[in-house]
Amino acid sequence: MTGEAGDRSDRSTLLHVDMDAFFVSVTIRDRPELHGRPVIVGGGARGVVLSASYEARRCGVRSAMPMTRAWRLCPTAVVLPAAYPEIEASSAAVRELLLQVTPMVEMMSVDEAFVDVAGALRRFASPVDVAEHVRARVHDEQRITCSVGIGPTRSVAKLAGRRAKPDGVVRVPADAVVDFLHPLDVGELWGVGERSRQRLESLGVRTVADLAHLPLPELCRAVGPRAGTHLHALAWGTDSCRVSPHPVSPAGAARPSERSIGSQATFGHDTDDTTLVRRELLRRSAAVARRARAAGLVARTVALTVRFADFTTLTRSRTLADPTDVTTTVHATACELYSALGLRRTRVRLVGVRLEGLQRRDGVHEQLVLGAREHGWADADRASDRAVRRFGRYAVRPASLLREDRP
DNA sequence: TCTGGGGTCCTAGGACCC
DNA sequence: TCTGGGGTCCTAGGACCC
Repeated sequence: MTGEAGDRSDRSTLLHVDMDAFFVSVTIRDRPELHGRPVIVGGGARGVVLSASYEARRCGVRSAMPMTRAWRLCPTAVVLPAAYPEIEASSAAVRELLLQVTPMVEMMSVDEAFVDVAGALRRFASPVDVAEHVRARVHDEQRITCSVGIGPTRSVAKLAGRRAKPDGVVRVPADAVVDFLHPLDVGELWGVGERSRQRLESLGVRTVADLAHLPLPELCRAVGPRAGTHLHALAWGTDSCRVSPHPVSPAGAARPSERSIGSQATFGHDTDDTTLVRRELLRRSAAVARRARAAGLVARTVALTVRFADFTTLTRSRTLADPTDVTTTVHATACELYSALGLRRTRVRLVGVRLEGLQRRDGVHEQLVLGAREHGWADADRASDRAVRRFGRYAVRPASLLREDRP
């Protein structure tokens, strides 16, 4: 499965580079006393596990697990908050390092990337050679480890990478793809979550081989034409092999995708206090509107998310006559959507605001962007943005948030 | 003290237009 | 004039990923 060097005719040139327990590794790399101990990054009384060291995983701790459960499974674990500045710096450095190998780098998140090295094989003996080069540099320069999966398609590379963890390399040559994929549980496929796994199991599909041999029409009837076609391709390892390098902004950061901007927060305690809810909606509205302005975007649609004490969640959205990036407009819309729910004494766990239908601000006429009454508020927003840039994010806050602690 | 916060994409129904 | 079909927009919900 791994490592034959020098085979340049093999189309298996796609690397999936994935940092090992990234949040934990970065957060504790300067704290040697914690090395080898079970460490969990995450927390908050109502939070979940963001990342667990391999020692903590041995107790059964997993990402996205409620902290209460993680604590029960691994009472000796050290729990730390995520060191976001260091995590982001490390992620950017890894990205730079990958770009020195080839421009064909697609960051999927802070801790993983696809890299097509077909064009780099003049300088490297093989894809595995590239992988070892990258791993050595990440280890030497970032003092953390990563694993690399190599395959002819994205999904195969990703699955190979899972086999490589931690701190290893696995390459699946193009002619070994079906033998590699077919014994796997369908739930291991990228895009098959718990619900789809259950649904497929009800069709008698448990392994990828079962899925591959299910007649396509039957599969499409069960999961829809789109998902069916996609799953069929995954099962035969014929999904996309294209890497889309993100355009790079002058600051060097990958430009984030620009489809929506959201902010949500869980209350420390479920609440039925409307004043508290509206105040939180203001905080979320201010956050998303500020991000939109910073990105030069305006939104046509404002969406509200409300999660209740029983964890049921609903969304409501409204498309505005004119796109906006004005905090008060976003907040007013969110509050109207909230009021329209007609809640009385219903305990709320979380609220969130999301901007959708984003467009570039400079592509929209000013009078379409701003109604006459919005101008004053827009000016206030711009003044507030300037103050925040100069004095930090707590420099300017709406009066109703002044004495408030975060939820 | 069960269950975060950032997203993307898909589906499905109804409105509305041609 | 009793009824089609395609396309787009809006809304709500859900699955999934990191």
